Amino acid sequence: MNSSPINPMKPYPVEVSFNPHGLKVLLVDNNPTSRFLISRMLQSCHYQVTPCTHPTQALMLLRNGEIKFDIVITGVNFAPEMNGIKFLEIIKRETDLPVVIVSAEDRIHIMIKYITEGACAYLPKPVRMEAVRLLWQHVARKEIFGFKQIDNVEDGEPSSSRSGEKEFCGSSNGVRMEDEQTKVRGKKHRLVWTDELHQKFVDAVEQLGIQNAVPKKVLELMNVPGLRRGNVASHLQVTAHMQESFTCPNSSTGIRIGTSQSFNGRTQWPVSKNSTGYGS
DNA sequence: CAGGCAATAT
DNA sequence: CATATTGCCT
Repeated sequence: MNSSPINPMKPYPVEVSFNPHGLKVLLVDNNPTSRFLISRMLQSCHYQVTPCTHPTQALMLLRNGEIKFDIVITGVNFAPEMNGIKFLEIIKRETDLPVVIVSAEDRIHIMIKYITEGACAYLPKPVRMEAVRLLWQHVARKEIFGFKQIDNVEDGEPSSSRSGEKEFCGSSNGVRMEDEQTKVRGKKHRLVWTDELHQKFVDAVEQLGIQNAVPKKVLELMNVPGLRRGNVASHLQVTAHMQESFTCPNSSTGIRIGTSQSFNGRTQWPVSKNSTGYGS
């Protein structure tokens, strides 16, 4: 009597102690009026709102982690340097937060593009109170299913419940953002250590000196958005293992990580240089 | 909490 | 099969 499963067919272990009250919302909108309005609506729904005007601010807030946001609500009209899709990409890459797009643009194909990129909802302006009130659902969904709603079907391999996510095609060095015709092909959820990325890694390790090359430091030095400590730790492990395979144990300080020709020859790392200007 | 390492997963 | 991710232990 107490438990009311979301879906009788699929008993998820969530005893819904979920409480929409006070959910932390990051609101990004550079239109003062719109921002104010939406902010008011959110507040009157008892959400805890943090309004900001530009993606750069938003990213700072998200990355610094001081506030544990539950959901991001964002507009799409930002300065020439940034656009909604691009911003969405970054958020999806760096966080697992549900992202709701708010825009006056209501043409289906545009909306589809956002949804395809991982937005969990698209609210055409003017935003109705009704919609705002129900926003908690997206957070709840994430809580219940553990991760994203995006499900990748690649090569007929259905992604299981908890993985489809991040990564997006990005040219390694020349950041070409196709504004209108972004291709949504080539999603992989595994980080790929391209030569370029590996090089950054090597540089960082060299700078630190192999003895001080711990994941955290290396990560900081590499300064690659979206790269996580675990990634570096893992890579550190792999490269270390490589070294001991064919390096004379005599050289204590000579790191030999970039091997002649033996690393991976792939090229598929989604991080596009500095999409926004995360300078530091 | 962070780092190493081993077990999984893709 | 290679290697990236997760988990466990220190």
